[in-house]
Amino acid sequence: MKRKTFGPVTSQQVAQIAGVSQSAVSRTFTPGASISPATREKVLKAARELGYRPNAIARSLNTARSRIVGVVMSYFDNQFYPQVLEALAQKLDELNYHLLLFVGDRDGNVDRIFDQIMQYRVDGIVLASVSLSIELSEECLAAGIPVVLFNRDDENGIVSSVNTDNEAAARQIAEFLLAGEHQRFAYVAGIADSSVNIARQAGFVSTLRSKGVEDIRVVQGNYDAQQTSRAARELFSSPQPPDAIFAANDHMALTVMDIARYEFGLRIPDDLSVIGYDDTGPSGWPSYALTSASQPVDEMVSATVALLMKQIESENIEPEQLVVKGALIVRHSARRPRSGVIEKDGLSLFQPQEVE
Amino acid sequence: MKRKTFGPVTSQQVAQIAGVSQSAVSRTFTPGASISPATREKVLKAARELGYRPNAIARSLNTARSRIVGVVMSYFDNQFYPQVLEALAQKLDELNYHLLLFVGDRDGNVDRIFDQIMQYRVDGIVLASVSLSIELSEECLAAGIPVVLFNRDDENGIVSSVNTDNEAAARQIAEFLLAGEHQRFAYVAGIADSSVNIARQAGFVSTLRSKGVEDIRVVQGNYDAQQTSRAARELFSSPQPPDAIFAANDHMALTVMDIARYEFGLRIPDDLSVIGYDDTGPSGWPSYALTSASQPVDEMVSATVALLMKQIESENIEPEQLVVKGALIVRHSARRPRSGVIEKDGLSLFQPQEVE
DNA sequence: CTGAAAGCGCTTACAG
DNA sequence: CTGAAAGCGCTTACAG
Repeated sequence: MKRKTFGPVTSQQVAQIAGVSQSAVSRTFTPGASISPATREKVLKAARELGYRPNAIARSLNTARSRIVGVVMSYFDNQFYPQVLEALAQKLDELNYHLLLFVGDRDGNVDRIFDQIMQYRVDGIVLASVSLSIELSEECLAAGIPVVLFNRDDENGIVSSVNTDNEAAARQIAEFLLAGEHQRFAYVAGIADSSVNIARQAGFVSTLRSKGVEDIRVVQGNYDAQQTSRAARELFSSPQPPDAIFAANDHMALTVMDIARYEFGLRIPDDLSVIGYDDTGPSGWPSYALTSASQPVDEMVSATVALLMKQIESENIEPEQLVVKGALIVRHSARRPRSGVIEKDGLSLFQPQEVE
Repeated sequence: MKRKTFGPVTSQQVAQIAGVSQSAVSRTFTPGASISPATREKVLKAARELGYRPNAIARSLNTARSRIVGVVMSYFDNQFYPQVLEALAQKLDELNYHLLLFVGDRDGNVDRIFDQIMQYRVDGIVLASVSLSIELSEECLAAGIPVVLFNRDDENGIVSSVNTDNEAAARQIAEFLLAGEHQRFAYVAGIADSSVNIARQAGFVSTLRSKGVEDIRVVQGNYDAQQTSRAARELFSSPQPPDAIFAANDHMALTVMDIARYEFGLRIPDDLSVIGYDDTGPSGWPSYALTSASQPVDEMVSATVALLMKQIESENIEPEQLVVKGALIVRHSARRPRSGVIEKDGLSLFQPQEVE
């Protein structure tokens, strides 16, 4: 078998120059390994000379730990996800883990991607805006690979998840709009069978119903700008258009606002109130000033990474469903109720049941 | 040495069940390898039973090809970059390559990240909004790892790059604003020593100067929303505020627009024209309708991937500086000149020198 | 077409 | 603390 003599420097070459064994080189680059300062110095000197870097791939093969976390993500046009990705990459990096990125098909088919992820023997998997079939969940469990669903629930309870309390937040949004004395409600739904959509829709609609509201329309935005535009036009073209809209995420809420203002000449919040979910970047821009239920990216990501690490290190995968606390951030896209809005850390929040 | 008996299935185990050699298993999963249909079937059957997936890490060690491309990216709040990332991940995936993501420090220090990337023996590197020291460039060259700077130039000419023609586009923007009969100009600069900022500033300022314009202010936005806000306030608070602003990217341009409208009550484009660079998502939203020099993400990414693949496969790293053609997309954030704006594919473009 | 075997670049028990 | 050696899970010349 021919072997090329150039290419990246190996520990063997360093050993030769340093006049020590290859094991000594390895130990020098293994934190906590038993090596004398003198040997260590010799090795480091030779390594520096040759420009040696340990081969992480070879190390992985030995340790059965790749220090790679596979991440599947979609919806990059919804700023929530890039923000999550940035935070994830940074937090993993701090722990000396690395992030192998996969873009999910919008049709939610993860099988092909999954195969790729598994081939790289990742130590953990984060699925953002993707759900996992029972078969694949069980395969991960069997293989000992922790999986965290980010912003999606696992209805089977096999893998872990990190979410905000979608249903509670949606209930609060309904109460906020009711307190603002709105009359005609609409919900712009995300993909119908996504867990967060189900929870948000249920919380919103059930709360309105329980207060005797009958005028509730549901249209499908499906987390897509085009479809949301169409849905919004449909709403605003109807004889009695809604005066209060909750969109299942900010990205759709912003689209609804633009259609309302620029195609139908509606004033926000005078003619129409709009509320979103995520509290992502553009929602805070003055052009929108969107009132929105927050999903605290840093906390959610920290929880995700902590969970992953715990499971990787313990080699014991006990699925956990984590819920991170969000808040209803009140800005100017929705008429404010007379009471219940408080100021905190420079933000306005809706906290009606706050008792002193 | 103890070896655990559980964990991922190995080719050895498949071989045993299938009643063939381990080599036969390997060949079954190596496209183009010499294997009889009968053996192949036996192997596939056993593999299916056991849930076998080839170990990409082990394969990498043999082939000296990880099929991983390292990507360093920052500025996730500027939608241009998430869009680039999504396209990159998708295009690489189509070629059965994978994307290891690193978040660049805003201070542009890539050394620590670089060490990580190299340890994973990536087959190629894409640096978005990051530049590379001569030392590291040469190390990559020596190691035979192709590097593409994305949206940054390599002043040393050691590594490749993919850009639009920043200087030409900036000249065109100056001409557009001159043709619109603006009087007082300002440039909101990105990080002063970033190659794209240098080119955009040079093209803009030199063109204005050559036409006798003296009233040109330059303020630093440094690709940062906070700093851009401050810079914008400074401009609008001055006795003779500008009536035409070119911001080095869309993200800063949008911030400038918000400050102008909501803090200073300026009407756009009546009181003020704003132009950006990137033509990224939010620029097309009706609330902004930003006139902007486009950077065609798909073409730039395709060019990047093609370049990378060529260099990986040829094992010959000849640096190339690619320039992708953009256009000045005319919307409503800047007063239009009387002539020079043409319609094409549903977009308005500025093409003054177009001769029939 | 097939199998035995060497080797990829490391880690890590083992014996000293 | 150190080195020789086995082994991680594959690929691939080699000989048949």
